[in-house]
Parts: sequence; structure tokens; C-alpha cells
Amino acid sequence: MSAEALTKLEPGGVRERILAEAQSLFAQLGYARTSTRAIAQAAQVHLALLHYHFGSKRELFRAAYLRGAAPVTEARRAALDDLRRRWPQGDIPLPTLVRAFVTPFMLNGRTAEGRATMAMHARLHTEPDDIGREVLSLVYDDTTRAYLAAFRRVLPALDAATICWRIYFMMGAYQYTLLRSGRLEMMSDGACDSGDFETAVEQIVPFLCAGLAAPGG
Amino acid sequence: MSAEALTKLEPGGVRERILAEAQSLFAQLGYARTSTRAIAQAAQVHLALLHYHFGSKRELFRAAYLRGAAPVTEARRAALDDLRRRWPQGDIPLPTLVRAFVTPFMLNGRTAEGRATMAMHARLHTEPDDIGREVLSLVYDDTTRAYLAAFRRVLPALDAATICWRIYFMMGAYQYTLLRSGRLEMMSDGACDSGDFETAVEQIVPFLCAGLAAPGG
DNA sequence: GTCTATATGGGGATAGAC
DNA sequence: GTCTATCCCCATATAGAC
Repeated sequence: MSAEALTKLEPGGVRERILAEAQSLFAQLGYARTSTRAIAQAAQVHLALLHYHFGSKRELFRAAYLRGAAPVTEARRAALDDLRRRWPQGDIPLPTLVRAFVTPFMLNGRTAEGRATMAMHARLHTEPDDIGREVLSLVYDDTTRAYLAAFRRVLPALDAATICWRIYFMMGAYQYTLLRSGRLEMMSDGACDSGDFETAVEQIVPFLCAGLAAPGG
Repeated sequence: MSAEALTKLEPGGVRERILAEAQSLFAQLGYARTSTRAIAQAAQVHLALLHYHFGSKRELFRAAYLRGAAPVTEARRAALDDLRRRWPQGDIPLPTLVRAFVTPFMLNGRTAEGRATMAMHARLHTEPDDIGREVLSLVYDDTTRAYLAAFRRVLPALDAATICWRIYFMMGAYQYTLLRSGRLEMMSDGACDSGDFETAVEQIVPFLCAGLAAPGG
């Protein structure tokens, strides 16, 4: 990394302050409802600097999203690499594989910043058309394909289409959890806390393993 | 229903035209990116009439959402009533119960209007705070509670918290399907079609049944 | 690199004539 | 009930001084 780039990423640097606040606000409010003015104000920076550094709101969004998502994807990828080393034949136990896939995202929700990132991630799947898709593909496609291959080896009884559908359902289940829609609290009359991601992981792993390994297909 | 109300709901009536276009546009673009002007233009009505009939954009959204969601919820509720009649002791087979819960939403996606409604529904869970939650609660709480009770009877081995979590995951899985994020096509290299909701139902029912009935909890 | 000032467009909402 | 005209606010973005 060049000296200039390092300077730009200093914790107190303007660029970094903008990115941090942008990430937080986009996560809370989504793309459309977050104004560049609000970001500038939160970062204690003048509006024109956002455009000077990032060109446009859209580019700023890209940068802010990647800032939060890259470490999480990287953790997910590293977890798979680790499993491959431990099970060179690819016979990874299903719960171990599911846990590796899911925990980098779900446990990231334990910190406030992590929650914001995860909310942004989940909402990206729902932001109408364009804005989300390209960024999502950019960040997740490779890792997702790698896990898909691993799941194929662990679940050899399933045909190709069924595996894809089931991983698709798995994505829906854990991403919905990240959204914290409030439905869990409603159903349980407040007894369950959708923000308790440790419990969420312990609950979702057996659910997903059973679903993935279900007969048929 | 009063004569006046009936007039307002006539197919060619202004009110109904506005509602239909509002529903379609909100579904495609979400709340923030849909302008009242665009709705007025689509309905071939002057902007002021939106406010005359509905008061505000927010109220219009409520009305448009309910217009699409009410029949689907009603179908879901009716399906449960039917199952209760057929299994008076409450021992409904799990796949039958899951199918009743899921199909009214998923098969609604077969028509263009239905797809729009379902996309709006799924996105509602992600529209930041306020706007979605109240409407969701209004429409779904009762029916969800009724199904929760039915699932409790069908899965007596599970404790209360685990049941809630698993139904929560189930909601995530089928709602993600309704969003059509494009991830399924990516994973399968185009071999699977996330818009093929008949297949989606056949794939998701065994997945969910196994997950719900998993040991533990 | 940073700030002031402003361009330019769109948004929701309303008053008042018909 | 319907349409015209308009108010007022906020958005993104840029030009140009410092």
C-alpha cells in the first residue's frame, strides 16, 4: 500500500471519518434515506469534501460498504481454508461447515459497528435493483462458490439443483436474523431476543443442518 | 359496506386506480424511491388528488400495502382453519402445516401483481424502522400467533423458545425466496430459476420440515 | 485540501378557483 | 371532486475563492 493511501486511512483522517460515518448511516437508514449532508455533518466535515474525496454518493456507498464487508467475507473465507486443512479429503462434518459459513456474519452483530454492517448487508439484498447487486456480487461471489463446492462434497446424496436451493434457503434464514425484524420478539412475547446472536447461532446450526441434510432431492 | 365505499372501489374509480398504481410502484421501488408524482402520473390522475383521497404519502402506502397483503393473509388464515377442521385434535402432519403456512405467499408470486405484492412484503421487513413495522404487525400478528400455536402442538418435543427461533428462521427462508436476490441463479449458473415458485415450494417444504423437527431444544 | 456560495432538480403538501 | 399554481424544503453536485 502506498504512503499516500496509508495517510488516507489514518484513524483521524478525513477520508476515514467520512467512511466510518457513511457506513454507520447507510446501515441504519439505507441508501435512499441517507443524505450526503447527514454524513458530512456526522463526520464533522464540509459537504463538498465528500464529493472531493469520493466523487459521488454512489461511489461513497460502495466504499463504505466494502469497508465493512471485506473483513467479514475474509473471515468466512479463512474459516473455510482452515477446515480444508483439517479435513484434506473434504469430509468436513456438516455442522462444522455450516458454523463456519454462518458465524462470521452472525457473530459480527455483537458490536454496534458490526450490527450496522450486518444490517447493511442484509438490506443490500432488498435495495431495489442496481445499487446492491453489483456490490454484493463483487464481495461474495467467490466465497459463496467455494462453500457451495464444499457443501457438495459433504452432501453427496443431493443433486446439484437441490443443493443450490437449500443453500439459498440457508442464506435467507441467517440474513433474516441479521435484519432483526422484531417478529421473534412478537412471537415469543419478548422472551427471545433477536439481538442475542450467540443464541441465534446455537439455534440456527441444528436447524440448518437438518434442513440441508433432509432426504429427497 | 356503504354505497359510497363501493363507489370508491369501482375498478375504474380514481381511488382504485391510485391504489393499484401505488401498490405496483411501491413494490418495485420501495417507499423512499417512489414519489407521489410518479404514482399520480401512472394513475393518470393529478397529484393533488392523491392528497385529497389519502391525506399523505404514508397513508397511501398503508392503504396500498393492505390492498395487496390482506387477501394473502386471509388465504393463509383460511388454510389453517381448514386444517383444524380436518385434524380436530391438532395433530396436523408437519409437511401439511408448513405447506399451508408458506404457499399462500409463495404461490402468489406466480402473477405479476402477486410478485409485486410479495416483493413489497419482503422488503417491508427491511425498510428502516417505523414505516414497515406497524403495518406488518397490523396484518400478520394474529395469523402468525395462530400458526405458532399449531406448530407447538405438532412439535411437542421442542421448548417454547426453540419453536419461536425455528419459525423465525422459516420466515427468513421463504421471504428471502420472495425477494429473488439473484443469488440462486449465481450459484447454479442459471440452472435454477428463483422465480419458479412452484419448484421453490417443493424444495422448501422438506427443507423446513427437517429443520423444524431437528433434535435438540 | 478545505470552505463558501450556488446551481439545479425533485420531493411532499396545500390554497383556492372551478 | 378535480385541476392550477405554488410554497417550501431538501437533495446531489459543482465552481471558484482561499
